Amino acid sequence: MTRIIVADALDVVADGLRYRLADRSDLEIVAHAATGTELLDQLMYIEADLILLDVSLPGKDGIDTMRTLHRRFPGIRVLAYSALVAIEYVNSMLIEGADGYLVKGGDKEELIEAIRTTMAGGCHISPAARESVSKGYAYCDKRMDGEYIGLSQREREVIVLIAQERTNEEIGEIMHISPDTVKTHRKRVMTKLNVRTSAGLVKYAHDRRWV
Amino acid sequence: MTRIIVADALDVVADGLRYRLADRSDLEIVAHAATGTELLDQLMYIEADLILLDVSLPGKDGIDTMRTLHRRFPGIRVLAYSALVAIEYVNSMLIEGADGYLVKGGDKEELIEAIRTTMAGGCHISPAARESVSKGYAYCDKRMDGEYIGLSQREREVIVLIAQERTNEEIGEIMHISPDTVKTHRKRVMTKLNVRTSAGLVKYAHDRRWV
DNA sequence: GGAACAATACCCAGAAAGAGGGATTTCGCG
DNA sequence: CGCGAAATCCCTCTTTCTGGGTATTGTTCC
Repeated sequence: MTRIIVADALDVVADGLRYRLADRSDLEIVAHAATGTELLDQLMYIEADLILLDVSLPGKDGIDTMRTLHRRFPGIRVLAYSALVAIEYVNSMLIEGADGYLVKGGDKEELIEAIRTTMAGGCHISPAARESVSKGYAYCDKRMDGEYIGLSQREREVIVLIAQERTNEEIGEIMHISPDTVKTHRKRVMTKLNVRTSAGLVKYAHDRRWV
Repeated sequence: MTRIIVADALDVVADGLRYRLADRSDLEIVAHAATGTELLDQLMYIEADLILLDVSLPGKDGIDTMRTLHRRFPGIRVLAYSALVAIEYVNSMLIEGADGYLVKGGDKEELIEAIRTTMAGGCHISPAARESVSKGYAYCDKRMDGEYIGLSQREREVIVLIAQERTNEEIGEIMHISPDTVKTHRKRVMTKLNVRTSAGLVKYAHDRRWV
């Protein structure tokens, strides 16, 4: 169960998302914050796995909120959600620690997929926003902060899926790759992290609140 | 690395423990609290894995502190540490959520063993205090609180050790049983918790902050 | 005394993971 | 263009785990 908080000035957007996720028993919108301050307040007592954060928020804007959010709750995943694709917005959000950038206007499928990718440790950037992302900017590694130890995006995705009690076979299906590739990723990660068992990986993922 | 906070009115006791654990690179005393209030304050900003809590504390006594502690930080492990073995003290501490009762006066080995047992999800009760424990009192299950789902102490120990990246073989050595027995425990736990992979066990342990 | 449970240990078969290796494609960078 | 990193896939071999059993020894409980 993924608990989501929607931070958007408009109630109707939150309701729209609720509607879109109505048939997803694994995704639940647990709260709606109309401002950045309200969001930060809610996070003090509401448990959430993912924030859908609009860039345009009254008062303390999305970027500002993102910065505070990332400092105060470094483990929580944030998917920027905005109608704006201007380069300064996209980059700023990613620099401040957003795990992806979803452009408003996409369909339900993109929404679900973006959430899935984000929750799996990946980084979803909508095509429209992707062009704005600075070339060579390692946006997907932002969330690793100072302790970035050289895991690739795919490798992180594999870790998270392993931590979700999945076998190489299942992970292969989810990621649309062969189980052998999953094993390769797994091996590399274990070498990099210097662990000998899956438990070590799971521990790593949990310590970083990836799951 | 196990981070320990010592709560004892006397500085000298904390220093004594520091001395005893000086050669243990895996055990570190990160703080000393002279009162229960001080301990609770420290827990707000100091990360700790284990509390060595004296029953006799000035002001808010050990039992009272234990009660608050258990409510406010349900995941943290607490090993009661006292010179007193009176039945009311021992029982009260265990009832309030202590994970064990170590009598002052034991040697270094008992200290280390008690810490190890506690960190492994077990329940160390010093022989002198054991007689005081109400017969049939399921002290070791206290920390499971409401969500006790029928795991035995040994089974919990196994989970914790699995979560520490250990193989059945290693766990067998640590617990002084054959790896086959470890497997049996493991199997039973997996059935009870309805998980199919080690990752599931690690997740379970982490969710409950056993590791 | 018998039922129930915890803890111990073993057997077996199959699935999965761990540890080596090699190989290809793609893509950005200098 | 060549380099390196990332991502993909494959092979072999060993170890470990997983899921069925069975069985013995205690202890607790009724």
